[in-house]
Amino acid sequence: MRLSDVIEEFLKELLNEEDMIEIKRNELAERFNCVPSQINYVISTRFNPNHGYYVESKRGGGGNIKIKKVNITKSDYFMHIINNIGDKITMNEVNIFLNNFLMQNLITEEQAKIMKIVTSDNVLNVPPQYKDALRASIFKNVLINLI
Amino acid sequence: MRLSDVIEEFLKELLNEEDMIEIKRNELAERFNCVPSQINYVISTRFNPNHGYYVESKRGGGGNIKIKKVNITKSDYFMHIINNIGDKITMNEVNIFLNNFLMQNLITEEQAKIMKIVTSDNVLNVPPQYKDALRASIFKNVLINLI
DNA sequence: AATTGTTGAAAGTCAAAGATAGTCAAAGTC
DNA sequence: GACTTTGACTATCTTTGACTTTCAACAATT
Repeated sequence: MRLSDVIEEFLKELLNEEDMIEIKRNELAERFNCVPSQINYVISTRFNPNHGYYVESKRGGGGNIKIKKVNITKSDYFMHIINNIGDKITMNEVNIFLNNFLMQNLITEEQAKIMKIVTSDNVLNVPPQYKDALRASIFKNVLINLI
Repeated sequence: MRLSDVIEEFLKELLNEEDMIEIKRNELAERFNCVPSQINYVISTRFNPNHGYYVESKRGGGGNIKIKKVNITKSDYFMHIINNIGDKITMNEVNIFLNNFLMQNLITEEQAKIMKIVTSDNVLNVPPQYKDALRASIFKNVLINLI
């Protein structure tokens, strides 16, 4: 399993207990034996506002990173996401979304499964230059209908 | 015996033990002393939905290929349909299938709804010449996973 | 007391390097 | 002729590290 996934899981576990957590980037990096900037990578790919999290941080002495779970209604949330997904989206991004939706109980396992299939590179057998736009179209359209 | 057949057999052996296996393309290639892309060849010729398998993969650090076996005994009907859908299928044909499935209570309304969306012409924003093949791929892959 | 450096302790950025997998067409084999 | 094998090239995701920015605390200056 990838380190980024491990760190993501660790943070989500913490977020299961509390709506807001506070971490020290360097401590976390040390715990997982990685460079500090990897924490930034994890946060930016898995905990941005599109994924239902609000992040704020402070540098300097006593600095830290706070991650807050945002709870808005499902339809607002999906609308927000639909509006913020551009014309294209990668498979990885979709999967991160789906995992977050599942975590937050916004969709069922069954729905996630189907969505994963119909947005996967293997299934979308069109020339590569069309894939990300096609995926965005499919993903958004399904989301709209889940509202 | 052809190398591809050997690799196929090897994978099927693994799939006898478990319904889902996870492989590293490069490791496998090394084990069989072939170029990595041969693994792709084997997978695409022997482990597609027509053969009762669903495949997904991820690139990058820690990437892998997952192959899932579908339990055919439970699903002769879908398998039969998958095998009889050619490389292409129109939106109309899909809808007829879906209605039939619903009638026979083989899928839920929810599933039908998503499938209808992800196979509709509007959503599949690729040049027309790709549509029917794309739709066939999506439809088959979802079906195999509904089994 | 208020203001202005100074310093060290965080966190942020970004691009390069690394690690996988995918594609496609040419060459080979039966 | 159909199927298989090979390899060069591409695409995608992760990890790493050098460099930058910001902040808090403290010291020095007025």
